[in-house]
Amino acid sequence: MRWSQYFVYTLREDPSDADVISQKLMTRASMIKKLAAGIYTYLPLGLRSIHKLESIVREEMNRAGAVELSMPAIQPAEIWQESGRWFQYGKELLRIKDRHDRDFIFGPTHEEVITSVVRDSINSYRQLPVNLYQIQTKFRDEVRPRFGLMRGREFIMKDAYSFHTSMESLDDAYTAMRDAYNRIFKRCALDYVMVDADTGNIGGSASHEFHVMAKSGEDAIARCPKCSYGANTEKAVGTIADAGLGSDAAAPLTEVATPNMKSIEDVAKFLGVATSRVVKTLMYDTDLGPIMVLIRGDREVNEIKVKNYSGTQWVVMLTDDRFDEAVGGPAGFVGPVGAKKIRVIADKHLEGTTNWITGANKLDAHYTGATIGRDFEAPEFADVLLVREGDLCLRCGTAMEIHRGIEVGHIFKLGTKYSKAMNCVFLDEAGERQPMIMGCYGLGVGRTVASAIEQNHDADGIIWPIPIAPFEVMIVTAGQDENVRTTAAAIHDKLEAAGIDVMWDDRDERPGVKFKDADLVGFPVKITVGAKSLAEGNVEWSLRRDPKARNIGKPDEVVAKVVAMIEEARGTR
RNA sequence: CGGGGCUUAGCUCAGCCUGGUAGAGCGCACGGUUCGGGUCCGUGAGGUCGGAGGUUCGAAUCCUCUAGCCCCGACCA
Repeated sequence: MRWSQYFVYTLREDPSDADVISQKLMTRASMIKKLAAGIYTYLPLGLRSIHKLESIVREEMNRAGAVELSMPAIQPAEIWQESGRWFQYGKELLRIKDRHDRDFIFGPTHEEVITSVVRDSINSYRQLPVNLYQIQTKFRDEVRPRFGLMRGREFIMKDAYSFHTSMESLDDAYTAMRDAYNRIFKRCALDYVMVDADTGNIGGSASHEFHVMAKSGEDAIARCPKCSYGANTEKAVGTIADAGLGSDAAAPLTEVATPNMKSIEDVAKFLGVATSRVVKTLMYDTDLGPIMVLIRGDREVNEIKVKNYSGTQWVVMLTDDRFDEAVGGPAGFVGPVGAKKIRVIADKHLEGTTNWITGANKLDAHYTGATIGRDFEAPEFADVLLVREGDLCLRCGTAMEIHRGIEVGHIFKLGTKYSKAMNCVFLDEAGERQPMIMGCYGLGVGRTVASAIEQNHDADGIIWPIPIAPFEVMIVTAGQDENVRTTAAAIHDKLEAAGIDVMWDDRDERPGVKFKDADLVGFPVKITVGAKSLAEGNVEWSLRRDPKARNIGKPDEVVAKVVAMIEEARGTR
């Protein structure tokens, strides 16, 4: 491909409405163009990267036993009413009406469609399992679209759905998908991590997320540098490394005046102790009534863990005006000692500790020496800790690190939620009707491409991993000498014949302009053909990732080397 | 949904406070110059100043409404 014949235009300045690197660089490199908030055109260069990723995804999905199909983007309301999500889904679901005033939606996901397809087509255990996938455009009317392709409203996603007669069968498909995802991200040469994830309100028994590590990521990921443990901080478990409360002999319960000392910091400072020696008391409201949650004063509670452990549907902080009703103490001075009858959940790290400093359930007073069993009834102990950097890995005891990650894939075992709601059943060997057991497996295509840029760029532009680069090689000609152009054309043709994605910047521009553009768009390999080197029969090539390492050679040698290098880097299989 | 900001040439922005019929840089076209890291000089094209209404002799500028976009928060997987 020649630059002059392609559709490329580069911009010198960042678009004013972009806020992440990938969006700025993709816009400046003419890979995407925004049409409306969260809605983008994929320009030719951007589409090439998307297609390359899609090819990798298809290969790995097919290899893992999934079968491709394509479902409608527009779906009738009926199936969403059947699953119940028509009523649950809120404004994120784009609802539209047709000319007959019938309700439709633009699909944000396709559980309903696939379930209706399968239930109508499959009746026997003999036909199961099946695993169907598609790569398709979806729409979620995000409250606040941002970050370019990373959180758009319209986006391309690969979604797969598997149907089974047993949990064992689901496990097999789940494992195959998990392996396929690992292969996909490895083949893209991305630094990523697979983590345990919270299953959220969807339920189900297992769930893994795949995160591409990047500073701009929206999720915090706890990762053990030694063993393979990784988890979204929503779910991550760990042990606090440093000592906090002691387990020494219990001191007597003593009430101390703490005038106007409402925060843990105030109380600790006032009493001359570390915040880790104070017990933080948090009040939450839930659908099952208010609960009290206790944790070491220097740490934060993971509300998702509270919700999951307590078995409640929702958990929110209790408002100050309801404290008296719930525990009989004012906000800032509540604690387990002398509280009204209320469910109390304490972080596991508090188990076996003594001499707590806690609120006294009256204004301007705290207790010291508060001890479980003697001064108040033993609470339920559970893991409700929000892990942070330095907490110890439960598997191997190593201090964990917290990194930012971009969620690019999410797989989970759905169970029978949709099959039951939508009557997707099969006859088993005994002739009994059973709901199919489902799994679902999502992968954000545009988001993965964007995350590759978030992870791989420098001040000059994108640094594409070879497997998803729009073009693998850029030939830059310096000057318009006939010899230069002939040589460049020959190199171009040879590379193309060898199956390399190559572009030749044949514009009548100064070399500096071409170099800048090549760096911005991020072609992994650059071959420079200039009159000076060519006088000695040489051309030059270098890698975008390591521009200082310049290699000189005869055109044919360079072609051979570049072809070999790229074929290896593609890492097929 | 709450708070804040923005909308002027293809792009990035100035002009608005203190009303007098619109500017710069980049890009684009043409001429010259230069030619291995966004050359330099000149000429030129290009804008109903987001939209509607109002105040005024006169509105990009002041007022009201409205739309779009961005940020922070809330929400959400």
